Amino acid sequence: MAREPAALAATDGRVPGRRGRATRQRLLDATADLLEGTPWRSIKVIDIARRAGTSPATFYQYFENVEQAILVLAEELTEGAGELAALVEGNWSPEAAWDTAQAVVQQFMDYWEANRAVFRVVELATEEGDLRFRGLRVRALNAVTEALAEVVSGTPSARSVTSSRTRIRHESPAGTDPMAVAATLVSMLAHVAAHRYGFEFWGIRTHSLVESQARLLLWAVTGTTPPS
Amino acid sequence: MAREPAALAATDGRVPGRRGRATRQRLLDATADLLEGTPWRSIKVIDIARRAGTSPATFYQYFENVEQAILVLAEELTEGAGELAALVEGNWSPEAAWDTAQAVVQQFMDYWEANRAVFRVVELATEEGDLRFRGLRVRALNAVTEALAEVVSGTPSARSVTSSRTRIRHESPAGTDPMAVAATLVSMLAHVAAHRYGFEFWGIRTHSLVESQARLLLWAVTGTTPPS
Amino acid sequence: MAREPAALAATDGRVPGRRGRATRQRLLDATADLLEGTPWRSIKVIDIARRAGTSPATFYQYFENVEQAILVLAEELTEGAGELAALVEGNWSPEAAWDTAQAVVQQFMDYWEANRAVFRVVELATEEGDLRFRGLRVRALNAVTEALAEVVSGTPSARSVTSSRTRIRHESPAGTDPMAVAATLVSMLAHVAAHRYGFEFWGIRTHSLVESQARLLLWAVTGTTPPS
Amino acid sequence: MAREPAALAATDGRVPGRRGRATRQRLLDATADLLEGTPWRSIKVIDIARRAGTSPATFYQYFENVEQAILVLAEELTEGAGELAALVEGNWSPEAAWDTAQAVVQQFMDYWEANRAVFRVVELATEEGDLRFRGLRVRALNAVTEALAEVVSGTPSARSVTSSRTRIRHESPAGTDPMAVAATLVSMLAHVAAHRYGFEFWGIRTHSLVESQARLLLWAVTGTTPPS
DNA sequence: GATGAATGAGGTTTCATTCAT
DNA sequence: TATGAATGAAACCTCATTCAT
Repeated sequence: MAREPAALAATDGRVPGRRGRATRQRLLDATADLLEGTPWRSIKVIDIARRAGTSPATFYQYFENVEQAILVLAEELTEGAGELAALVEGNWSPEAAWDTAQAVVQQFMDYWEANRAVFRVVELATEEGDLRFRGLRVRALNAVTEALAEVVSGTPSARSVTSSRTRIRHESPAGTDPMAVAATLVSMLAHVAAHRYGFEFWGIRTHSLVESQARLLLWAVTGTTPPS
Repeated sequence: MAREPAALAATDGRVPGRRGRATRQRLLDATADLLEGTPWRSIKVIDIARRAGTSPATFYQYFENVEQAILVLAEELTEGAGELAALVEGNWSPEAAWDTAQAVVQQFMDYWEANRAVFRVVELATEEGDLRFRGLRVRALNAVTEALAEVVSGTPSARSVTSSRTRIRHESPAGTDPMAVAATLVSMLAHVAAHRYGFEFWGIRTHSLVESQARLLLWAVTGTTPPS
Repeated sequence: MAREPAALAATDGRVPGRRGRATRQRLLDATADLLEGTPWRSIKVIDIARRAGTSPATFYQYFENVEQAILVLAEELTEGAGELAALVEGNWSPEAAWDTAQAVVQQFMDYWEANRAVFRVVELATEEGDLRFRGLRVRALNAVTEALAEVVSGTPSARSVTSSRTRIRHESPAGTDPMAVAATLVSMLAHVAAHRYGFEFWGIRTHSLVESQARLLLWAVTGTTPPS
Repeated sequence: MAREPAALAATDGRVPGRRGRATRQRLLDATADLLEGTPWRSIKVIDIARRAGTSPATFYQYFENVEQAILVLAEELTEGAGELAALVEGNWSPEAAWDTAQAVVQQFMDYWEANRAVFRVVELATEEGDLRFRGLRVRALNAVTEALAEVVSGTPSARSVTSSRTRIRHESPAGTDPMAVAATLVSMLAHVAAHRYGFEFWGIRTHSLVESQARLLLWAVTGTTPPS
């Protein structure tokens, strides 16, 4: 793990020192800030530089263009994903399943919320066919999807630390192909999270959204409804 | 009904004649074409004009800017939505429910597919906070969502032609708030439809996606699984 | 005087009929209106046409460009000038002189006021070296200037109907060259009239401006001050 | 006094260094040059840039638009005005008055001549209602007008260095309101100066114009005619 | 390391102007 | 006569990007 991440190298190949890294970070922060309120394609190098208190020329010492800077930000998405996957692989025993389902939904929404701006870009760029972003998206959601597929199919994940050896293979009530079921569920989670504010605007409370998603999730995994 | 739709008026306020309308349409078609393969923000007036076989100056006789042209395209989304809502309000009797569920999912995907490019813009602009697009999005998905909410709650829609008088009010296994359940389901449908190719790229077949979604939908509405 | 003024002919050489003349006039009126509030160079054919309730194409049937239309308006300046010149050539006898001087100043300001917008263009274009406008300006102010020069020098004008044969040639206290004196006085009148509102803004009342000018004029012509 | 004049700041807010200031000055010079022979509204950024040996993009680093560049040029008008005011406040004793009057007229014309192009714009823009230019105009002519008003009324100016304590308050033969008299005189001076070439074209020699104006000025201030 | 300065490049807009109807 | 429509042409203005300091 001693290798310098490639992304940290400056444009001219040199590895920046302390001061340089600080500047780089300020540029990244500025980019993230702008991302909150500006359509990605409208973010200008000048804006980033100004907000970071530097000049455009400096920006180009660390990034080739705005897209690349955003890509760096997006890399961080992957980090939060592992935690989420672990939760998915948790306890689906009859007594705990309902709590687990709810926790998964809630945490997914939190995860998304914390990275809303970046996710927005990733979603968009992916749909527009950008392969680098698609790759990122896969990596960010892959862990969760696969964990879910395993849980749905009853097959313990090779990577799963907490999985029980005795789990029995079964078919989900939600479909034959576990990956399809998992992908469908993740789609649901992602879309609801993304449009959450739209729904509130529409009069639907977050609490109800969590409930609905958790019930569907619970049913897809265990075929049960929550204990009343 | 004789009034000209405002959207048809040219930039200078005059209502175009036959020739003008034809040009306008060519510009819209060109815009739609470009939308397929180009990130919205990257579409230039020049490109549209060139593809439509006219000059930028002509474009500006009919639209104020690219966004407005796209907005006009997006208006058409609303049209297809009614048909879909009708299907949702269809036959959910035990014998027919599974077929209905599958048909709804399939048609939703087709609907999305037919308007993929426009939907992409609408989704994005909505998330970026553009109110005009958000309004459109609501209008396009509203009919389906509400129909679904009614079906889920067992309440016959006032507008529903096929609804039975004897339908009994019940609670969906997927949640207490019918609108939340419906919104969750529509989210699932929309997101899966939007990312369909991504999933295929991932090795999941469309058939499986339809099945998973239809099962979740069926269960949310009737609390049953398909007959084997 | 039966010849059609060239300016009345349409662009294509035809002499317009009743309906055409009406349109032409509407265009001229619209131009005059716009001139009030818009810098000349900023007046667009489209604006004129819209305000006249026609299309640009129609404008070009009557005028080659905006400048030419304004030129037509400016022609009318000459009309008011004769009246003013007559007043200048009026009664400068000791008893009447002060009244005459005041009347001249007052009427000059009124004349300017009635044609402020057009004068503004004429002044500007003249200074910018436009020969057609300079010609117009000369014609508009020529009558007054020459009348003044005659009065100042005591020489009766050949054209003057009211001048006395017995007027004695003398030198103005304001200078040896009568035309220079007259030009200086007209300059004063023109500039004060043009900047009248600026002066009011500055706290100087129109009444005082009239008085000062009339006194200078009186003195230049008669070498006297008003009776107290 | 160490603060940078705001006008010197570049468009992006930074204060330019040596090189930048040189470029800025070249742009101003080019603007001034063009102003000589081109109607203000017709001056294009492209032209200025070309003449200054730079690109339009560079122009926009220093000025927001052509108008603003001209405004900067016009600021310099104010500088020459002080000298003129000092002259006006000079020696109006019986022996010196005629020389003073002639000197004032002559210097006013020189002052105008040296800034003819800029004055043309200022006059026009003022008449068109542009407040920034009106403000400039006031500042440029204010010193002279006020000095003149003081001299005319016999009141020594507080600022006047050469003024005699014993000067007696009197009323000008040219009117009761000293400011009105002064404004009238300055109007005369300004207008004659502005139209000087027009007058020459008309056969009036500059020498005669100076004489007429000086006589009117002398009379308005002292009530006398020049010694023969 | 940082950044003043400069600028090529390109899309946006606006009009004047022209026809064919 | 009048005018829908179309468009060439030109200026505007904004950026990304690059150097030399």
